[in-house]
Amino acid sequence: MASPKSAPAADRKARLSRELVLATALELVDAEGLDALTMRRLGQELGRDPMSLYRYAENRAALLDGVSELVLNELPVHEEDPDWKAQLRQIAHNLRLLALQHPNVVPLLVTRPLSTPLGLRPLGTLRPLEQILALLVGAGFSPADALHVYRAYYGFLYGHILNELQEFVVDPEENEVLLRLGLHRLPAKEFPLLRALAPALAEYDGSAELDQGLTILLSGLESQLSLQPAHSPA
Amino acid sequence: MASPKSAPAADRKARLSRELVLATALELVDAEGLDALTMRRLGQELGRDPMSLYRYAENRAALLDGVSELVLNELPVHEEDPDWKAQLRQIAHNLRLLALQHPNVVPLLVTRPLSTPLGLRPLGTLRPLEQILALLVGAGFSPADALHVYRAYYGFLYGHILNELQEFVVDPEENEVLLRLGLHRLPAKEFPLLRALAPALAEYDGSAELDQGLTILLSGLESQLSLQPAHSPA
DNA sequence: ACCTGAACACCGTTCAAGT
DNA sequence: ACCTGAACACCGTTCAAGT
Repeated sequence: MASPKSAPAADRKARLSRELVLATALELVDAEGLDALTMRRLGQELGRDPMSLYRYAENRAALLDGVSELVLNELPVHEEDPDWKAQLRQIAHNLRLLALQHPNVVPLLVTRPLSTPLGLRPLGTLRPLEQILALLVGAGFSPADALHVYRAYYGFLYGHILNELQEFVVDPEENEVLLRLGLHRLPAKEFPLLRALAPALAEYDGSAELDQGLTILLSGLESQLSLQPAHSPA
Repeated sequence: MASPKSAPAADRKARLSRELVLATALELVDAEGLDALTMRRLGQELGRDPMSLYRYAENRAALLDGVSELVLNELPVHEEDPDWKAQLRQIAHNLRLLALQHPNVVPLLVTRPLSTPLGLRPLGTLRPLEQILALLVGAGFSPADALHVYRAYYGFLYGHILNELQEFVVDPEENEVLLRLGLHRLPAKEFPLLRALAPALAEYDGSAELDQGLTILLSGLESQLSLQPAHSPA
């Protein structure tokens, strides 16, 4: 109907490339969830023999890795920023938005690294880590301290995203609070507190909560680490 | 070989029950990973027709929910403990150990809640939440504050587990540091810091890190919340 | 040398046929 | 009413056969 170039899926005979394959895979996951991403279905979406996809991804698993790589690459890290706290804050908010934009990819982001040793992971998923380490080292942290900061930061950030997405409901039409959360189904005897918290749950402001947590975490890390002898800054 | 009662899997003709089905499913996941948990394979493990499993779980998805429920039920919460910080600390360490004992289940714990609205989740997975809220309210927090504390705590805890399991390598035989982490494969130009941190990564002490983080988090939460008017304690 | 697609060994789930 | 298992509509991946 529309111009044949508007969507990769419709552009049946574009020359295949890893980029096109992964972009189409991401579209599919965003639109229909992880289960819809099969070799056969993706082949169909691209108007190609499913077998041809094995030129661009060794595996279905590699395809999944490729998708999370693609999403993580949308996350810019300015490692030269002299204000590491401001930069970490910005990255956190950007990652949060990315997660909200691609909720179906979050399980991948969180889960894929668990099945592959650090050094064998796709480079695209390791780059943000290296860049954040560089940011911190550039700001005067020792590499070991930078690792420590990274871990606290990353743990908090992923924890927050899991928290927020758990309470996020896809269909915003159904806005009757109790119905949305389905809390009315819980036995009142066993879950009095949870049921009573329905309004509080509905009012959850993820961005504010993230920001508040970051403030505490970053100042905590700063005070903890500034006691130690500083590296000479670049 | 051994007594036919020793392992469910060997005890071919035990009467089926939800408990037996889920326990066998967990064994299978622990031993061979999530992908090995199929209706057909589980039926085989139990010596039954795969279709008979649909009496105990509506779905494969329900089976997965059942497995995470089973693991979470191994987590005792003493909601009457007057020292909420000590109790949260203990729960955290217990959950960490549970995660290390069942690493293949962690993706389920982290991921399943993302696909089901709060109120439709299996009660077993909601009970720890309700119990922790009760613990906090019992200690004098308002319900809304309790929710806030729970979220910070839960986020931190799951973030930590994801962190630790990412660096955890299953096969401890292969103990040459660089090989274990596979870091030598990374291009030195692009990943100088990450490569240099191999020894630090190998020395990671999850329990100590968890404990340190908890100390900061809990005292932060306490000081933040004790400024507000306290509820009358039970 | 490259690409295609038939074939294999699996899946989850439905539902008709048996008891 | 309950249980069984054949059948359906899918999977990922291998590899022989074509070009």
